[in-house]
Amino acid sequence: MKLEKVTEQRKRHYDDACGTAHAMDLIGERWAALVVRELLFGPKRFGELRADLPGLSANVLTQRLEGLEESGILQRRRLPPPASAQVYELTSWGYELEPMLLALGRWATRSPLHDPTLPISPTALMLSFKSMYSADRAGDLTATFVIRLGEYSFRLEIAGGAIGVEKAEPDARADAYISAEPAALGAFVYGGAPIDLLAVEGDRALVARLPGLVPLPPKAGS
Amino acid sequence: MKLEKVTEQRKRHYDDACGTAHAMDLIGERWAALVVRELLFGPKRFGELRADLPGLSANVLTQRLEGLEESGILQRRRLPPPASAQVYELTSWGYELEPMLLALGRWATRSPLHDPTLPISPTALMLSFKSMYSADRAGDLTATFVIRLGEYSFRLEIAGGAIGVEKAEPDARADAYISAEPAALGAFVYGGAPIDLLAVEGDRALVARLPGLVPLPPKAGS
DNA sequence: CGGCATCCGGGAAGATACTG
DNA sequence: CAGTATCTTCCCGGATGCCG
Repeated sequence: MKLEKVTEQRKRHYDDACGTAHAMDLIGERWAALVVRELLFGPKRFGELRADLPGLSANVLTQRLEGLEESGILQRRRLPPPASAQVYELTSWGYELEPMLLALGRWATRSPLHDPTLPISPTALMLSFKSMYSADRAGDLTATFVIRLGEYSFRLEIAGGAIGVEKAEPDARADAYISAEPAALGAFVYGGAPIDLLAVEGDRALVARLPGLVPLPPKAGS
Repeated sequence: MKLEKVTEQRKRHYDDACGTAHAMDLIGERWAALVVRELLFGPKRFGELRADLPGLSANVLTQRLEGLEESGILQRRRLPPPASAQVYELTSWGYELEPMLLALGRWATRSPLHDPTLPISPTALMLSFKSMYSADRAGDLTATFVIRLGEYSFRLEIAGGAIGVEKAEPDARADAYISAEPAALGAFVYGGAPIDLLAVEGDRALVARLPGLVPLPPKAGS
């Protein structure tokens, strides 16, 4: 413990009352927004975050978690004794970032420089379904998928024109089940790859409709 | 000119197909989002950007403008010969960032750490009106303001429940005129400062209603 | 293993001065 | 006015090691 630097000039910040500037103070540091993204489906442990964000080193992750906690965007929480582990969880205010991060993601996807062949995390892929979902394309479809991506499983539900995605048990009830690597599922949904490369159970025709439900937005013209 | 480093590994980037990650590649660098913010009401010259973003040094501004141009978010444009000056202007895709930057600003304003007493640029203040505007509060009010903030003048129009803000001539027609420093107008609208500190012409009662039209959102509770 | 501290190299940011 | 050149400072990213 060191008490030096009582002055502690709160890092580098924009000296600006503008809300947008403050937003960049809060989540504009490198990796900060992606840490928030990874927590949007629920709490995670340090090691999970590290595994889901390759390229982010442990010391920087520590710094970001400290900063985001001080900002009130997330909390560290200790799980009940049986599995006494520490997890990081967004606060309700932190969860409110979801629509903005999704909108930014949808906007950035239209960049000519965007490369969809790069690796993608399970969380990011499931969030992309929420941001690309087209209610028009879905019509009055009602369907439930369970999607298993590595260690994580999600339940994707389409009903009443709306889409919902949440963490789920791998064996939760659903009309169709997909097991795949994130990259493979991304290639199928967004890249036109054949369905044969996925492990599908249940209603295969429903899975075949999935790419049509989440069309990529058109690229930005000059 | 130096041609070394043909490899040119496109700066630092997140190696991630996620749209949100790409968005942070595009506008997550320091000052980038604020440069975009300053251009949301129209093109500006290098010196104007520099004046409106105190703390941003010339060399960094040059780098950001280069990066944002390569990304297709803005263009440099040369004005017709009479006033042969170069300006920077958002592309239509760049302008689409407005609702996201406003939403982030509104969200960040609810941070316990947000300090509204810091300096604010004319553009940022006028944008804040768009993001804080409450149609409920406005009811069926119809009103037009001309707001003069230093070198810039804006026209703020409320009609049919909607708000519109745009650059305007200082003597454009309006129901009421306000001339002030950005900080003074901010203190009146958001800080409860008395109207006497503003230079007002025209319908003074209309100006008195302004703070009620743009209520600050409640702070985030834990 | 999870979390955090420390050291180091490279590179971006910030301040200042300079040039067309 | 519109940038460029240079120098310093600090952040980022990787490696290592300590401690619970």
